[in-house]
Amino acid sequence: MTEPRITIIDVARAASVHPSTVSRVLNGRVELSLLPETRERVIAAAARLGYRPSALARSLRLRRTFTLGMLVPNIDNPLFPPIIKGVEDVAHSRGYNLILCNTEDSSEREATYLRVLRERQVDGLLIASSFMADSTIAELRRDRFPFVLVNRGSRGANDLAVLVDNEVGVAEVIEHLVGLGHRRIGIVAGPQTTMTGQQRLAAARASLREHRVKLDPALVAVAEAFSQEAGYRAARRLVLATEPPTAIFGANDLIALGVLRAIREVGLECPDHISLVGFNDIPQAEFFGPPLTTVHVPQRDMGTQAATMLIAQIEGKDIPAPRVVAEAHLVVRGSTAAPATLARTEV
Amino acid sequence: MTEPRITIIDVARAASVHPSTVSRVLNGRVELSLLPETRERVIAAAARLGYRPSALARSLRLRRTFTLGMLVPNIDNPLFPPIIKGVEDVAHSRGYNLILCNTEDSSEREATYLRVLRERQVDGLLIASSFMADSTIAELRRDRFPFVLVNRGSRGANDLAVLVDNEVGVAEVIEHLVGLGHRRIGIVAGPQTTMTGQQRLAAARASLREHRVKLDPALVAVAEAFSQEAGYRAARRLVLATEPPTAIFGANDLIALGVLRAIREVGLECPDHISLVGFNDIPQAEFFGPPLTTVHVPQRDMGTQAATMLIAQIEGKDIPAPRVVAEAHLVVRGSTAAPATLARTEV
DNA sequence: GCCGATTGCGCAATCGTTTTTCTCCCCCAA
DNA sequence: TTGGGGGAGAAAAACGATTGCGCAATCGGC
Repeated sequence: MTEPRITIIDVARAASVHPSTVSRVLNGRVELSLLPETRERVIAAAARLGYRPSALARSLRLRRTFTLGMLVPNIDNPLFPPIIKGVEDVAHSRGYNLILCNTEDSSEREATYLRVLRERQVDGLLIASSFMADSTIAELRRDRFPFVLVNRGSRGANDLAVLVDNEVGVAEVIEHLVGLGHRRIGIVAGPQTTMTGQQRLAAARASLREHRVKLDPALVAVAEAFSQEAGYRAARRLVLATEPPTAIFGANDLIALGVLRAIREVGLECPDHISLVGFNDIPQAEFFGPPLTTVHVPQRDMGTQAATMLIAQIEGKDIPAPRVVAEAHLVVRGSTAAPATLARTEV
Repeated sequence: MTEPRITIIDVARAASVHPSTVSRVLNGRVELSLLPETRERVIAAAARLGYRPSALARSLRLRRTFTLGMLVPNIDNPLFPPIIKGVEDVAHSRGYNLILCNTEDSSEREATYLRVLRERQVDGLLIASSFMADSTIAELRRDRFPFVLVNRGSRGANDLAVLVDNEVGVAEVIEHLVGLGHRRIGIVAGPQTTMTGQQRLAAARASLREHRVKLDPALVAVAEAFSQEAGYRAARRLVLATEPPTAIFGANDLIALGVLRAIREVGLECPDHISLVGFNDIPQAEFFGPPLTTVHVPQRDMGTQAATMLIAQIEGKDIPAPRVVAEAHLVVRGSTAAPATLARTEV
C-alpha cells in the first residue's frame, strides 16, 4: 500500500529492456518479433518483482475498462440475485468485471449511480432498475452508450432489452383462478410508475375481460413498491372489504407475501378463504407456507442473455434480435384452491 | 462513445483559463484563491460542454479509486443481500463505490477476483467469502492492504472483522430443543472447510455436552455447501436412519430448507415428527411453511459496521475495536415443537 | 513613490500504461 | 564496397487529470 508500486518501468529496468518491450511481452503481442530469450527475461523479472499491472493506467490509455455496470432496484428482492449471477457468469468468462449498484428504488440514487458509472467509464450498462426516467434512457441512447434493459421495457423503439412475457404469464394466472371457479378476484398491482407494474395490471384487466369476469374497482390496490411491506399496506384494504375477494393476484412474489400477511392478520387463511398468486417464482417460493402458486421466469437465463447482448454491443458484434422476451409460465402450488363458497355449494 | 471525450482542457479553453484552474474550481480547493468571476465562468463552461470528469485519470493521479471491493460466496444466499445493502449504504454516503464479486464458493474464482480487484486498485476489501485460504489473507495482511472480514474469522490475531456470535446463537438453539424435550438431536453441519461451519458444529457439540445430551454420530452430517441442495443431500442419511432424530439443527437457513425437503420426502412432517432449526434468519424465514425457528443475526448492521471499519482503516482513522461480534439470538417460530414421543407420553 | 506582501492564475511534472514510429545493426546480394 | 532489407528493440507521444511552484500584477504602508 504505502510502499511504491512496482511499475512496468521497474520490470524493464530489472530485465534491461525498454518499458515498451515489457508491455509487448506481457500482452503477448505478435506484431513485433521478440527474441525468446528477451521474452523469458522479462517474464522472469515480472514474476520476481511481483509485478501487478495497473488496470487504471491501462484503461486510461486503452479507453476501455472491461467493466460492466449494473443498476438493480433492490437486491433484497430475491428475483435479482439469480439474474445477477447470470450476468456475472457471462461477464467473468468474457473478461469483464461487474460493478453492482443498488438503487433502492430511488431515482436520486439512480441518477447518482449512473453518473458515477459513466465517470468510471464502464464499457456498458445493464439496467434492471425500473424507475429510471425515460429521459435518462433517452440520453444514453443519444450518447450511443451501450446498454441493455433487463426486466423492463422503454418507450424507445429498439433499445436492447431482455423482457418477461407479462401478458402470457398474467393470462395464465387469471385463467387458473377463473378455472378454479373464482369470480371475485382482487389485484394488488405494482407501482404504476414502472412499466412492469403497468403491464401486469393491464394484462390482468384484459385477461379478466376476456373471461367475462367483472373486476370490482374496490378490489384493485396499487402497492408503491415491489416489496412485501408495500404489498401488505396495499392489501389491507382488500381483505377488509365488506365482501373480500376469494383470490388475489399480487404483481410479484414479495407483494404476494405482503398480501399473505394481510390475509392472516384478519384471521383468514390461504388458500382456504383466499387464494393467492404471485409472479417471478423467487427461489424460496416453493417453501413458503403455503407453497406459492406463481409465474416462473427464467431468471438466470435473463441475466446471461442480457450480458451476452451487452458485450456483443460493446464489441461491435452482431446482435440477432434487439429484444428477447423470456417465457413466463404459471407454476401451480399450494396457495390456490377452489373458492370456499363454491366448495360449499358443491358439497 | 465514439465522439471525442470532453476533457478538462476543452473546458479550460472554453473558459479561457488554464486546465489547472478548471481542476481547482471543480474540486472546490480553497488553498488557492480564485476570482468569483473566474469560478463562474469555469462552471458555466463545464456545464455548457457537459463535462464529465474521468474517474480513471483522477484515480491514476491520486492513487486512490474511492472504490471498495466485496467478495461474497454466493449472492443467492438471502443472508447476503441485506449485508450488501448495509455496506452499500455506508459506502455510498461516504463517497465510495462498490464492486461486488460473487465467488460461487470457488477458490479459483476467489483468487481471480482478488487479483482483479487489486489490479483495479480498489481502496479496500470486504471479504465475506469463507473459503478463502488463510494464506491469501496473510498475503493481504503482509501487503498492508486494507480489508475487513465479514461473517468469518481468520487465524490472524487482529485482522479487522465483523463476526457473528455463533456460540451464543447455537447455545440458544440447543437450549430451546432440549427444553422442548428433545434428546435425539441431529445436526447438519456446514462445510468443515469454513470457519463458520466448524464453529457452529463445535458449539453444538459443546452445548449438547453441557446439557448432558448424547450426540449420536449417526445423526451428524456435513453439507458440502451452505446451500439448500447440499443440505438436502446431507440430511437424507439422517431422516432415513433406523431411529431418526426428533429434531435437526441445520447450520444455516438454506441447509435447513434442504433438511425440510428431506423430511417431507420420507413422508414425515415438520414439526410434528421432526423439529427444525436454522441459522441466520434470512428475510423470508417467517413465511416458510412452517415458519422457521432460527437464529437472528443483524444482517444489515453487520454490513454497515464492516464498511465503516474498512473506510476508517483506509482513511487512516482510529478503529475502536478490531473485531465486532454481532449478537445472535434465537427466534422461535413454528418449525419446532415438543417431540412426538414426548407428546404421546404426556397425553 | 518605493518596497514587500498578497492575490490570481499559468507552467510543467506526474500517475502507469500502450502503440506508432524510428533507429540501429546485421546480413546478404550486386 | 555499397545499398537494401529486415529483425529486435528503443523513443516518445498519448490517455485526462492534480498540484507544487513560480510569476505577474495589484495593494497597502510608510
